[in-house]
Amino acid sequence: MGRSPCCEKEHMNKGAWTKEEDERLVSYIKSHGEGCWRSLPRAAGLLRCGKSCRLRWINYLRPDLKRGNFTHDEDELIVKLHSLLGNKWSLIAARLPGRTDNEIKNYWNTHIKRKLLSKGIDPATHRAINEAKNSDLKKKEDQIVKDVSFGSKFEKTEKSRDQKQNKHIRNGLVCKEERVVVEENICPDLNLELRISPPWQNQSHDPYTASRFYMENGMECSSETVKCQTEDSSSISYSSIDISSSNVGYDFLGLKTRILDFRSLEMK
DNA sequence: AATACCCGCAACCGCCGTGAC
DNA sequence: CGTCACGGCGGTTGCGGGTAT
Repeated sequence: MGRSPCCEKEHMNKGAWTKEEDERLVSYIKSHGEGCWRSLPRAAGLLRCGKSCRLRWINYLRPDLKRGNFTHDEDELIVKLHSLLGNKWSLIAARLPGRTDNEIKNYWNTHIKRKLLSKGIDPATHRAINEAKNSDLKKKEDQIVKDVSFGSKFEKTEKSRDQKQNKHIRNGLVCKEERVVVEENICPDLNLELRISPPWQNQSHDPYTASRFYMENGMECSSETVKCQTEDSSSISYSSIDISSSNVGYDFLGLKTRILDFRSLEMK
């Protein structure tokens, strides 16, 4: 049995939004807030699917959108983030205030891809096209780079182990502690730390989970997940844990930090 | 001026993860 | 534990404007 459709499509408007529809949607969200997208269209008097309303709001009507051309800095940041995250547009977008995942995805496909290709760089691997073609190692590296991204082998491994891990609940959050060392054993020169934590405003003393990926030349060599206690909010999180002895001032993506804190990737 | 073609972007589609029941 | 509703995400489509012929 298939899933029922999210809305009665035959009675819905499709295609470009009219000015009146935009106004209805904006005015409804201003007075009632975001959320309950399924019921929103009816409540707002719109003949649109809830998903369509959500997309229209997020990608076009939200007041904090920047719009306009991408700057050179944004260009570079997108390329760097894409080389690490792959097609995780929402994560990339979270690093660019005022930009949406859809906008970045379109920009990537229409501008950046072409620009990289014209420079002889494979946009999928971020390596020179010639280099990328002729080595078995490349396949292996591609796999590993994908793994560092967030649809990762590591993530899946972790998930499948979840049931065996000791867990405890605190403030409705599942907390766990584990340490994983992935088999690729190459010396690190990049630490990419992923932290999964409670909402920013509530986290001053709550534990959170941190995952760290070590990389060299695109090769992941180990990763770890540890349960951490957040420090005082005044010291933010960049220096909270120091597992690696080789943790030497890495200028990650020009962000002047050796650790990437994904809490700061939340959409503002 | 008319037509064909190209390109960018908004919107849609379908899948997935998660939480409620 | 299975089912369902829902939100979110990434891939794809197709319209409309711009450019070339």
